[in-house]
Amino acid sequence: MDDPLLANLTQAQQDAVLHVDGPLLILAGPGSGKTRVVTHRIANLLRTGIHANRILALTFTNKAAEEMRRRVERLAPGKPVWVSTFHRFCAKLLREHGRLVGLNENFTIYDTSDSQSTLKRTIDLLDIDTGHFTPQQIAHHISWAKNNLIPAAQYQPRPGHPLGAVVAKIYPAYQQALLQANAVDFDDMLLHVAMLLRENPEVRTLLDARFRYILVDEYQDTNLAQYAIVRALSMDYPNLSVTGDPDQSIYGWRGANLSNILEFEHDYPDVNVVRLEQNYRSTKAILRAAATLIAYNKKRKEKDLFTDNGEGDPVRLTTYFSNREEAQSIASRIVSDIRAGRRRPRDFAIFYRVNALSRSLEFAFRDAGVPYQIVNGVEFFQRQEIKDVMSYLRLLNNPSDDEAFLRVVNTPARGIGKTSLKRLAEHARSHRVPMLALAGRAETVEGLGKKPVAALREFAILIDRLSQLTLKPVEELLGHVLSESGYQAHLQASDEAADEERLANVEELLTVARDFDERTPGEGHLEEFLEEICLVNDTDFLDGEEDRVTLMTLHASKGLEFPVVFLTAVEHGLLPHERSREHPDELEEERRLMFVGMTRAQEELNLSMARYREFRGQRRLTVPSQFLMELPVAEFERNEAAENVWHDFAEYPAGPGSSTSDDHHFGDDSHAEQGTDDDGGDISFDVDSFDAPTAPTKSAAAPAPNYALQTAAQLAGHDRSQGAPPAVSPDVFHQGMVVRHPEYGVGKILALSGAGVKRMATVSFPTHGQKKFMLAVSPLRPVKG
DNA sequence: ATTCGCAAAGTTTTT
DNA sequence: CTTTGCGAAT
Repeated sequence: MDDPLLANLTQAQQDAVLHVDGPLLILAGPGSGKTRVVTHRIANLLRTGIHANRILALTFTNKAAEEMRRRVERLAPGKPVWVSTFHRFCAKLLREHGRLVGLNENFTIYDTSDSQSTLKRTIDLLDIDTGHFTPQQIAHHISWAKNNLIPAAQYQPRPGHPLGAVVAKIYPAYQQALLQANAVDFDDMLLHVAMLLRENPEVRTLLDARFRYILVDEYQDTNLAQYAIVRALSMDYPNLSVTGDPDQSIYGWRGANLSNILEFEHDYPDVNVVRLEQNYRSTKAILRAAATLIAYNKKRKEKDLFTDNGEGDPVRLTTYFSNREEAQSIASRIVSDIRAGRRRPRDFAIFYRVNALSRSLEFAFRDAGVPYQIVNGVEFFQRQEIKDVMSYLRLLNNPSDDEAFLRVVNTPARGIGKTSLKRLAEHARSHRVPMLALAGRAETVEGLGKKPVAALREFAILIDRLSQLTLKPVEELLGHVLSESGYQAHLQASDEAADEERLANVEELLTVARDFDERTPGEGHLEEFLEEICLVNDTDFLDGEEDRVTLMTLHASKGLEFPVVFLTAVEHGLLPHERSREHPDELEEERRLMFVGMTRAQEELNLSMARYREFRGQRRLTVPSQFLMELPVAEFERNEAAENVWHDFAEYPAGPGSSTSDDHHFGDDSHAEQGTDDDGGDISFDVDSFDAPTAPTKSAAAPAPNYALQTAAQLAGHDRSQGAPPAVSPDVFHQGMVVRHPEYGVGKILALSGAGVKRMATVSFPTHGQKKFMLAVSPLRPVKG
């Protein structure tokens, strides 16, 4: 076989690649070359003469989309296949067809915190009695309803369900608030598109014909709304191919519906099913252990995982005395492997069930000088100052965005208080008018004081003035926002240390804007900028090339692989998590989670638990995870760093379908130990001969520098060595800087735009007003102080 | 209108 | 042990 698309592929893989028309289900075990098969299949479709714009590939994450796009581009250069996340795809459709569901094309996408505060505001404004339910619980239930295609108008509470009764009151009001603000939450994007396709057959037919070939990745994680969308687009042309692994479904709690994949064959009777069961990633020992565990699940499609890889080291299972010993021992193992030249830091990954467990590992790694990075959630774009500034931009793009209005109307303080805003909000709601519009004629609102009215009107004028600039490059617009809103001055005037950091973050955002501007030449891309920002995740910026040990939750590990994996805290109450105790379905999901974690390992897999674990400030005696009893521990290498705890195991029932007795679980106070401060679990090893401690990089610390600077071409675009060298490099100028001009005197930089020799500055002079300069040739010079 | 202090709660989180 | 949110106090 000399077909390059089929070279080195197994029969099963070739079957999938060569499949053209009709439904296709690819059941792909971990490490089975799934992405390769999918991209090769796309290349094959293109080769048979199918137009690139007839093909749509949907993924869940930006990362996956980017990876797929990259690989398709390599196989079939110059064919712009639409590879997108579900949400981006839906956003695009809604910009085009949103009118059908009551949205203007400039709608705003609310992130979780925006939705949350809209929800709270709605509850507050309508004075709805929520009983003892928290807004989170209500939000979660609304989200559940949306994911299950139940729009507000059709929501019926189940009789006898108090939460349902509360939601029945709030959901419609919340939805109205969103629509009023011309905004959607994440779930809406899917729900709106699903409803739109259901209720507008002509649109559905059109789109079905447009997207003849649809490929869905991670199909086991689709929810009902996503399922409905994909189905609606594959009726006249049922060339739908889905890829997934029921055993790797770990997002059930977010509405993912396992039956979508389990019943795919039922939905499409003529489906071609391909099983990719050969694993190219792990050793036999690792795969065998993982397969043994997952076999305990009942709701699954049985797969026969195998590999031609070697047997490899036995899986290691270590019981430590304490979590501290666990962390230190892992750190020292890593140190010695690196020092011996066997491994590099990036070869290692440490997984845990909950973020809070990263703590002792961090300490141990810092002490041992192990360079590490944590994949977690303190996100750059969620920071207060970034959200504030972004809210200004949002308001400019969508004047109905009440959430953005409320966020910035008194930021910095303009003397507009809570009471005034509540009056304004009530009036705006009852008259169904955006708050910003009402602010412009605040005098018509009863009960507002003189000062607030004046301040509100002035704010409206400010926004109006800034809206004249929305076609400008985002960086420049942002500059004007920062200086003219007084936001930057407010941060600069502050003497709080935190505000200095905020200022730096705002600078970072300017850099992000600049990168965006360079990637998207032309006018009027504000909306795209906003959409891009709210649909990215900070881990999208995590640099896989960094030579660091990676720490992350089991959930975050999906889709990745590492030579050496440490799976920590395999303890009852954590894995499986305590909260899954009641529901058998959730227990199966926990088992899948462990399965996912184990199958990330290529060469070495280390499972560990601690006899005592400090968690939430308390030291507790732990109970081994029941999953350990479902694993072939007899063939493991078992280490007991502390006293023997394995005799306890005899008391536990084992075997499929059984569960541990209820009287031992994490969080059971009867096991709380008090007064022991020293766990004595010290492990000593030579720290000095290793490199100096390296500061950890948090994904949130500085996403911007990597942002969009990943290709050589883009890096080349940054080359500023060409062109006439200015007396002062254009790069020394920054937004808000005070500069001197020989003729106009001293002024302040309002905004910057462009790059290299074309970099422009807008400067405001007290005596001569605003002027624009080309920095490379201008006589502007920074003024010190 | 901010700031401080205390109470309460605390999985996972592709977008 | 944290973080977060709310209410009271300046």
